[in-house]
Amino acid sequence: MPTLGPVDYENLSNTVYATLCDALIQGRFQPGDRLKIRELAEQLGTSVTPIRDTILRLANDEAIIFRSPRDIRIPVMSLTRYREIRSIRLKLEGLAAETAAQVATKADIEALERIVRENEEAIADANRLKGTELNQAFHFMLPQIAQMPVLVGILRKLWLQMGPLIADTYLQGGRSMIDYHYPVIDALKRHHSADAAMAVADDILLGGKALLDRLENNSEPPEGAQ
Amino acid sequence: MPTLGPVDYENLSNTVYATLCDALIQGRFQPGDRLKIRELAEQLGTSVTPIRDTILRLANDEAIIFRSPRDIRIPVMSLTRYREIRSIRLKLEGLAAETAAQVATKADIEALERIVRENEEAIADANRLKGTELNQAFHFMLPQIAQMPVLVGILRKLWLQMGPLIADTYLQGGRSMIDYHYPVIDALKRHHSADAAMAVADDILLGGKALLDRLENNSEPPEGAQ
DNA sequence: CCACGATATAAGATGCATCAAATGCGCGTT
DNA sequence: AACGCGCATTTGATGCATCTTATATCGTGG
Repeated sequence: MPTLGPVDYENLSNTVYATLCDALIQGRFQPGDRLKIRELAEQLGTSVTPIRDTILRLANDEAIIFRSPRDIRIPVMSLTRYREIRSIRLKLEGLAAETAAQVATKADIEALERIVRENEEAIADANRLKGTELNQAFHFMLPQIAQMPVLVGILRKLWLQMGPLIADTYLQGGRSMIDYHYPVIDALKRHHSADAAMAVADDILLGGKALLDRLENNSEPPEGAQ
Repeated sequence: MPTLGPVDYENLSNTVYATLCDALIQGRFQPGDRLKIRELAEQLGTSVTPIRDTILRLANDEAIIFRSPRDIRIPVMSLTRYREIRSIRLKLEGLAAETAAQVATKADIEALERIVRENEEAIADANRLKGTELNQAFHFMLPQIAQMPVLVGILRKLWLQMGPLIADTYLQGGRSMIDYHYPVIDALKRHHSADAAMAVADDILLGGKALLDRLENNSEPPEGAQ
């Protein structure tokens, strides 16, 4: 990813950060889980320092919280917080889609189509992990096509916060996660900004309905913990 | 302030982070300046650890960059990057204004008016520091009124990136920085979401024109500025 | 039997020593 | 005199020891 470019040096801290981000997005942590620096250090085979660096960065991203000075946890997403994030995503991913529609090249479209195709396969195989990754890849492709690196950074922060929730709910979403991606691609092909923004809005609102349902029914997650 | 609540513990790292954020926003650092951990540690009277924590967090916010593994600098804002940030702010602060217009109480309006009044005084006194702080306070009051803490976090990240630029340009903006705040307050009084969003857009576009001018004219700032 | 408190343990904060690498300066050579 | 190579210094990375404090548990008293 040349867009991330200068941020990523190959030091341990950044590696650990990337690892924990992946773990978060893959749903390896459940909301409410407690994190212990020394424990993670042992698991990842490093000293506590890179872990501490990462924890601090993730806390800055609000992907984890310090419930008390010694109690580091994966936050539980509240309904109001999810709705706020959804409002923000509607604006931001809408902007990305609008801009992308204006500048998308043949190659960009093909990249999107490839992602969706692979996503279909992942769903057919009931591969939750690959499905969530490809869904995310699709959403991040738009600001990348739009050449908006700042936007990518902001969305990364939002997705980190939603990570545990999404990974936990994805399977229940079924095909609704991907059906709304096709109109997005179609709008981009036609270079129609308004349609692109609307299609993304549909995806966020309708495709994300399973997330909202889950939060509204506000229940205890089944222990599929991994 | 229950809105900031859980983030802020009174440990050294967070104090240093707050201090450096302030310094950034107050324009105490110039774009291109190099930061040295040990140097900052000596200036702030701490060990290197809390400084390192802070540097890492600020790098995560993209408020500072690692040009090379040992070369930590305040980034120079490019014209395209500023335009991207402006697009994002239009959407996000627009959203904040829309929402705030729907829920603003008498007390909220009064708080906004107080900020603007103080800002007038600061301008009259040619107090750049107080002026930039109050301008920022006004902009952050909207998402706070709207009760959107996630949005506050995102905007904080954006303002951190703009900090050195704004502080550097504020005086040239003159009254244009504040003139557009009055229509915002007016729209909030009338609980008119669309007008509020439009007023904020005017403020960002017109009030921020000085920033854009500066970037357009200074396409090639000699970094050996001495 | 319950409640309060003290103590022990655990876990993050802080400081610091060491390591590795990048940069800059100086010397030597052409 | 200019360019290039090498060494010294600077500086962030990493690991670790210690310190502080929060929490939990156990014991004692009411």
